[in-house]
Amino acid sequence: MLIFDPMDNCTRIFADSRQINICRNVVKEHQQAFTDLSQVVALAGNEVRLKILFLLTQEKELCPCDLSDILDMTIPAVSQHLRKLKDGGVIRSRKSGQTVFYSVDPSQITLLQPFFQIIQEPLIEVRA
Amino acid sequence: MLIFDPMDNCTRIFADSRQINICRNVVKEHQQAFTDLSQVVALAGNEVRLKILFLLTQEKELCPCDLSDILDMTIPAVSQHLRKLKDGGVIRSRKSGQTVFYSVDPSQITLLQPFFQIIQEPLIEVRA
DNA sequence: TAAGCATTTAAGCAACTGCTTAAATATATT
DNA sequence: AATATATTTAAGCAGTTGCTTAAATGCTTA
Repeated sequence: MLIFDPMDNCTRIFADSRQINICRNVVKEHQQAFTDLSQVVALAGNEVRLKILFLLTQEKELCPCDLSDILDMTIPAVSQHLRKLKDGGVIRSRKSGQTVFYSVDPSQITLLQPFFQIIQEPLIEVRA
Repeated sequence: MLIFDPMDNCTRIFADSRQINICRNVVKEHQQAFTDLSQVVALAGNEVRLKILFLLTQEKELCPCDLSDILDMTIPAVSQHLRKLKDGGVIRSRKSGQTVFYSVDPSQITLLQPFFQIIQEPLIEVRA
């Protein structure tokens, strides 16, 4: 009787077990970078948050209320996105009176720039 | 009696309603680009898929079985990620016998490159 | 054509996401 | 102090995600 074992590797011809091992090591070596980066990229992968990051880049800083107006969303909804971005280290905040101004954390601009170049261009094909 | 209306805009001093309107228009103008881009970025925002994209970039092409070995995951789990990436137009596939080779769609390399530069660098701070 | 291998598909599910509404907090104004 | 304003927090929830396991598909070779 054959028991299902999904971790059984296939016995393909092309497999280069030495190269496979090199890859395993590279992935292991950069494990933390993959975790950190995917977390930031996942934050930017939400349409609302991508817009927020774009707007903060363009306008230097904005408050939750501005963003609520621009994006036509409730303030709590915006605020929760801002919190995630802040927790992820993608944006900063500055308080002035009862207004809180958010801006992109300078250390993240390099990562985000390529996205906004794509946005700004006259719609080059994003999907092949 | 005051009814809760979260869409009520605040009456802040700093608000520049002209500038707010410009922003609204920019967002509306690029709406499709935001939708398309966020979809692709969301795909890359999953740690497993980010690794897959990285590996495909490095190795030119890999089959689900290779990736299963490298990432130490079941083949169905890998296959489901590959399908999402394929559906999103981020990767391509080529069939050779019973083996399917996946590779990054050339049109997406520009977008992905900045990620992998970060991965490859000796861990510059991803989060501030 | 039967058996084996690589891959895909599908059902089931626990965990996560992002919204809504309501209430709380913090600052400003009267 | 009382009221108003800007923001945050929290509970509740519908929808989505990503895994597991099992079964199906598709190609290859005996």
